[in-house]
Amino acid sequence: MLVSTRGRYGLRSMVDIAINATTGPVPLRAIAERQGISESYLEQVFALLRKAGLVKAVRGSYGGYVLTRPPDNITVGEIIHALEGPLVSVNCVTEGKEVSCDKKDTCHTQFFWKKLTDQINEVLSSTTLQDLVGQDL
Amino acid sequence: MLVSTRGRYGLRSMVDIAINATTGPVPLRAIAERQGISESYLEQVFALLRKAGLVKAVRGSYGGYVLTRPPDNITVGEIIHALEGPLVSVNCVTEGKEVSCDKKDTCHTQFFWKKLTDQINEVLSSTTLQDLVGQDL
DNA sequence: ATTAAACCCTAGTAACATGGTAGGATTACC
DNA sequence: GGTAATCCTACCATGTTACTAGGGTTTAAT
Repeated sequence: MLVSTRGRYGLRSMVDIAINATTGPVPLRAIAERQGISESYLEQVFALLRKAGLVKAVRGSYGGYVLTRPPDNITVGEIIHALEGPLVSVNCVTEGKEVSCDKKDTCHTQFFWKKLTDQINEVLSSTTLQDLVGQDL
Repeated sequence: MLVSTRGRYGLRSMVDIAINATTGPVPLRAIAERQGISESYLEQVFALLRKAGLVKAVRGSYGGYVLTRPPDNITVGEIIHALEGPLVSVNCVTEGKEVSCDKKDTCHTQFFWKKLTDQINEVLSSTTLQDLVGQDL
């Protein structure tokens, strides 16, 4: 169970934009170089971020990507969720949707998975992009 | 990012044994029936649990599996770890081993992944099999 | 000794996910 | 019109998942 490159690259890229967006939209080319990631693979990552409404694309020359909200208003959870889907879900406790395995009434593990999922979501939703940017290294 | 069937089946099976081991070793046949899981698939799950030293096999007729320690001395973390590998690791924060990506000094995301991993491990290591067994349904 | 219940081990397999690459189409600044 | 960028789709190699199948080994009961 490990976070895939999509999630890791995506989070790093969002931080990159937050830091480097002072002079206008940040092109993938620049992110790819700074972060050492293939540009065409980044395109696919950003397609997901765009669909999730976290970034906006500016096409054409001098274009690039910008955040749609200030960094302190974007949680890491939103980013990871957009790229990886719900984190550590177990079907029967996946948000909202009641997949309801037929063993529900006799399942001793259900409550544990819920607790774990809740804990993870707590961390994800309480950390913003700004928290990462403004951090001492 | 979801927990695979190996992890889910394994945890449920361990709970099953904890509950049903009163009359001696619990055969996979019985677990498979009660939990609605294919017996031969369970064999592979139990190979992992056995390698991790969490269960002991009793071969031959009237054999089966028994826990090697009392349920209040087996954490859910040990079980999941045996079946799924380290949970939500991101290479650069994987236990002990310093995979050390070359961006370490400039990486703003590292601290977040560590925090997340720590939180998850906290839940995993503080919940025992007994906690699941002794739970109201 | 035979049988049967159980664990043990390996191989195979269909479906899907991962981590990309390649190539072209579109948009917009100059 | 040229160029820099996003966009979109298809492809691909590799690995993982979730199994099934089939045989071998151990041991208790008869």
